[in-house]
Amino acid sequence: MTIKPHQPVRTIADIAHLAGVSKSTVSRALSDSPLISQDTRTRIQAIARENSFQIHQPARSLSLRLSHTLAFVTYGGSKPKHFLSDPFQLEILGGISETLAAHHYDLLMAHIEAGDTDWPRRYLDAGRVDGFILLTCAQKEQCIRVLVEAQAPFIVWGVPLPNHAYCSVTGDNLLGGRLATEHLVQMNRRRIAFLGGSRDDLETQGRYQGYEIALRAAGYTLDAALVAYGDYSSESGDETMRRLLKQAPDLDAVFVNSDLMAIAALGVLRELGRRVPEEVAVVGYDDIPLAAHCGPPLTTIRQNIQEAGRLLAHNLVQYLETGIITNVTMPVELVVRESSGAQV
Amino acid sequence: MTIKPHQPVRTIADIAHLAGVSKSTVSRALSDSPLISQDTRTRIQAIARENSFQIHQPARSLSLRLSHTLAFVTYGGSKPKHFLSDPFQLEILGGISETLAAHHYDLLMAHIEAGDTDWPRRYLDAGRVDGFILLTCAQKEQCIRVLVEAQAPFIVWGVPLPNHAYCSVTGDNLLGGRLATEHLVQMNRRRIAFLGGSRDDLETQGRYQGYEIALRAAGYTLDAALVAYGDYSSESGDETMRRLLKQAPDLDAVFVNSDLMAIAALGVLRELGRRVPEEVAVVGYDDIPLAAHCGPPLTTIRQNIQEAGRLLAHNLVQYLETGIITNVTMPVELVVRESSGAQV
DNA sequence: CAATATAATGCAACCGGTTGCATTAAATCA
DNA sequence: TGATTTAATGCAACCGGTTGCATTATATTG
Repeated sequence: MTIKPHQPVRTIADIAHLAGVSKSTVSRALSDSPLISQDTRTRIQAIARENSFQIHQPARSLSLRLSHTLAFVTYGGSKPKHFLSDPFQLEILGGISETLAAHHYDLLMAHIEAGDTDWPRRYLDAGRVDGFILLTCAQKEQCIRVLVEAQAPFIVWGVPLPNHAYCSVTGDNLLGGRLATEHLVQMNRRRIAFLGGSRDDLETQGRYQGYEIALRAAGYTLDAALVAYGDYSSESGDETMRRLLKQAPDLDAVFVNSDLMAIAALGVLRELGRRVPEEVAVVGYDDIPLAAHCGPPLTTIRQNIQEAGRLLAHNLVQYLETGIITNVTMPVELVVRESSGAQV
Repeated sequence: MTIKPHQPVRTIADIAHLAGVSKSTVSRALSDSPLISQDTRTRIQAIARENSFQIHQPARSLSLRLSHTLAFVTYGGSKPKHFLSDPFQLEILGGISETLAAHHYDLLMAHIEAGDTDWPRRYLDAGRVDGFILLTCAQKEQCIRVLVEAQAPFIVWGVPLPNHAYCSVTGDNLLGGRLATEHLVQMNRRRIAFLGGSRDDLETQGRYQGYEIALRAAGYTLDAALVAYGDYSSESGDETMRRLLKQAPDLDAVFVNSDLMAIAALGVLRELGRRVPEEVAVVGYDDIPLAAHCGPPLTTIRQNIQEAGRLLAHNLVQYLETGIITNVTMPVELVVRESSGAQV
């Protein structure tokens, strides 16, 4: 039994030496090239494994002019609260990073500042990343335009802008808005408010359409006083809920566009003495882990966030390697808990 | 006025050609080498700027054998909820990524699987990162041991293990525990419970010590029934709060080791009809944005998370460049809101 | 003024991979 | 059996930077 000393097998040249072949043969063997005989291929791979050889990425990237790295874009607006707004982002980040690992891609955090418009080329030309993943953020639309202009490969979470061809993954916002609202209608609520995300966000707009459709179908009349917009953050949930209660003191239900805002809304309702769900029913959006554990537990629209992350990663890699543009809409489902007044 | 066509100035060789000098001169000029005359230096830098030249990172990394990239370690335990547990991580990530950008370092997400023990060398030998940033995660202690054994440069958020020399940044847990508990004593609570994070986590242990010191100072007797541990997640906050209420039905206050658990605890208390703060006072930890907007708003211990992120980034970079080991303890402060029964 | 120190720049090798083309050995064919 | 195809491997250039050392031009000194 031989004790293995710390062997300095760092480069393919070292392996070539051990195996008695040339660098090129090692390189090809390690990338499973059919040019190399089955025999030597497995032999070389064995040597690499035994010496826990790690291929040097910068060298590889230089040679291939591919970084095998994607950027996760975080937009540093003036308000720090917008940096990475909610747990939603963390979960999706999880799905992305797992899937990328499986594809042997790395994930880089790209923190960009407001006003910066040549960041895509900066990252691309520096050979640091091959593409970008963009989530909901302040200035999303502008970010997308910048990416398109720079001809950067990218994928976004959210509804794609019209007249642009790029990959996207989005939840079915219209369905989400409809399910939430229909549920509240079934709970016999008459004055159902809509507490949206950003007014100019296509996500929010889709959810509003679903809300409208459900109300129309139920024969309700629409009331602008029942509609207000925030920005998905808990702060804005607080403010906007107060605003809604002033505009429409008689509301008896509210469909909130994020769980974070919804939990803040629960806080406001509690403070003002409106009982949930008896006096006001609340439905959130996202189903973050906390939603099941707040008081009262939140009825919400669940998006399969992990899966969304996986798709974002997979489809961008696919686009990079094949040029195929995918636009997928993911199903959503209603998760009924106590905040909407249903028996559970 | 000349219209600038899309000039393919991608390499220092291109710049060298434009400036009529050699590659080496350009390389030196761009890195502000004193070997180059002030004159040519500024001239070359101007050319680079005008053509928005981006240095090619992989090439640079290959040459320097430095990636100028740090890894943010996320530990993918079996339970997905442990992936990235709370908003806390997002905020700290923000601080880190901003600071690294200022130092011209990149941040890579390193997702490692449970049981994997040679990940540090995998990343290091592949030339992908120069060091690691480790936050609180399941198996933190084991992660640290693995890093130490691999002789990897790293920094951790949290109390350093004894007998190991490495960089760390931590909140003053003892002070945090003391401040929270003293506050509850001042609110005339008699049966103050401790809802901890992981029992074997040094953070939690520090906070417990602070709790104990404050109780002793107030002349209270310690009661094991008033102590229980979770794992910082909202799920565990829910479960552990229920457990505490069974063990000690007469508790009239609880100091919870994370806001996420605290908000879940509020939910449980509400469900069981215990009024907060009248019957049970609650103090959380972290001061996440949501803490100010839940029902009732949470009294909590604030850690300057952004600043913590900044220090983590800065001190690791400093260590890499100078070898200086820093261990810093950051101050914490009590933020009084309604959940603890104080007048605000 | 010749000799020497000093400042500015260029040459070429190197970092660790990949790959087109040449080369060699074995296999197939006439 | 010699000519030709085919399979397996090696050579050397290249990817885009950095840097030790040599070289040239200028300044300083005896």
